[in-house]
Amino acid sequence: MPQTPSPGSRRSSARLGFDPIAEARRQWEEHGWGDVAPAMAVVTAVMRVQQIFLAAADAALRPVGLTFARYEVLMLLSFTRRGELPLGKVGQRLQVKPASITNAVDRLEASGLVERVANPVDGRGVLACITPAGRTLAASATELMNRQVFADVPMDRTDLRALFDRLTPLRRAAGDFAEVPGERMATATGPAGARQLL
Amino acid sequence: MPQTPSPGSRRSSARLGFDPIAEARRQWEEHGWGDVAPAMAVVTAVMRVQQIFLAAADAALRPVGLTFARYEVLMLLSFTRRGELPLGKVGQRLQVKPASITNAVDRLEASGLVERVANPVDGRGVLACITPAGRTLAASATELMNRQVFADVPMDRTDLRALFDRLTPLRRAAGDFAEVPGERMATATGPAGARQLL
DNA sequence: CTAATCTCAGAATAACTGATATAA
DNA sequence: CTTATATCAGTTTTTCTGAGATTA
Repeated sequence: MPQTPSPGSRRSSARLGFDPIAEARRQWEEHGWGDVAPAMAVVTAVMRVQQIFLAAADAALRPVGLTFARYEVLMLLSFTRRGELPLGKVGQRLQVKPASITNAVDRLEASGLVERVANPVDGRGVLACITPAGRTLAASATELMNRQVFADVPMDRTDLRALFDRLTPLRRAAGDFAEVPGERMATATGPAGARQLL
Repeated sequence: MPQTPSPGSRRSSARLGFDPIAEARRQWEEHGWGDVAPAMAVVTAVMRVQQIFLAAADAALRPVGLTFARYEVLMLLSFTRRGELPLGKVGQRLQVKPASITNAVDRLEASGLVERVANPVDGRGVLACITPAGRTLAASATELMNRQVFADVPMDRTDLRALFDRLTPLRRAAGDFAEVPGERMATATGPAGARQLL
C-alpha cells in the first residue's frame, strides 16, 4: 500500500506540516458553523481515506486487470452457493444504477470472468454467473488484496474493530441494511446471509 | 441527505436484512483470512460510507452546478488570504494529478468562478484565483452543504469527534501531513495554517 | 543541464439520461 | 395496465498517458 508518498507517487509534492482537515474545521468554527464542523471534518476525512484505500486497491489489482468495483462483483458472486446472482441484486449491493451494472457485467463478460445466464425464475431477469476463470482470478486478486492492501492498513485489530463499529451506524442510517449492528448475525443459522443473497 | 432509500432513490430495490460487510468479514474468516478480515471490513465500510456522503454532497450541490471536488477547490481558495493558490498546491491538497487540476480549473474558469493569474513568484506557475462570483457561489454552496449534508449526518458531536480521531492516523500514515494528530495545532500561532497554504 | 510547472491531445472509463423491449 | 428488469444509444465527465513548452 502506498502509504509513503514515494517519488513516483500520485502526490505532486511534499507533505503538509499540518492536518488540512483539522485546519478546515477550525475555519468552519471561525465562520460560525461550529455546530456542523465535526460532521464536516468526518465527511472530508472519510472522502480522503477512501481515496487512499482506493488507490491502494487499484494498484494491487492492476496486475490482474481488475478495478476494485469489478473485484467486488467477482467476490460477491463467488460467495454465493451457485456462483450466480441476478444483475439487479448485484446493483443493489454495489449501489449503482441498472445501466452501470450492464456496463460492468459487459466488461467482466468480455474478459471471460462471468457469463450471462437466463434467470429460470424470472423471464425478464439475467443472472451473472462466475466462470472457472473468474474464480481463479478472484482467488489471485484476493491474495493480492490481502497482502498489499488489507495487511498494510496501519492499525491493529482492536482499533480496526472500533473504527468499523463507528462506521456501521452511518451505513445503517443510509438504509444499507435493517438489522441492528453487532455480533447478532454471528449467531444466525449457518449460511443465512448467502441464502438471502438469492 | 438521502439517508432513506426513497422510492425514486438510486437504490434499485429493498434493503438487506443483514449487514453485507459483516457477512463478508465472516466469509473472510471462514476462508482462513481472519488475520486481515478486520482490515477488509474497514476498507469496505469506508468505501461505502464515502459513497453515501458523496451522493448526498452531489445532490446538495446540484442546484448550484458544483460537484464536491469543485466545491473543495472553491473553499480551499476562499480560505486563503488573497483567494489564490498555485495549481500545483491545489493538486497537492486534492491529491490529483496535474492534468486533472488543469481540467477542474478549466471548468471553474468557464463558469466564471475562478481566474487564471500568472504567478508573480514563479514564471512557470499559474495561480487559480477565486472571483467575486466564485465567493458568492461558495457561500451559497456552503449553506447547502451545512444544511443538507453536514447537519444530517446521523451522529452526535462526541461520536463524530471519536470517528474523526480514528480516521486521522490513516491519513497521517498515508503522508497527508507530518504533524502529530490531536489538538496541538489549536495552540499554533494564529493563521499558521493559512500561511503554509501559500 | 536537470527538475519542476502546466498545458495539450488522444484514449479509456465510467456514469447518467432517456427510450425501449420483455415479462411479472 | 402497471411495474420491474435489463439493454441500448448518445452524451458528459473524468482520468490517465505521454509529449511538449516554459522557466527555476
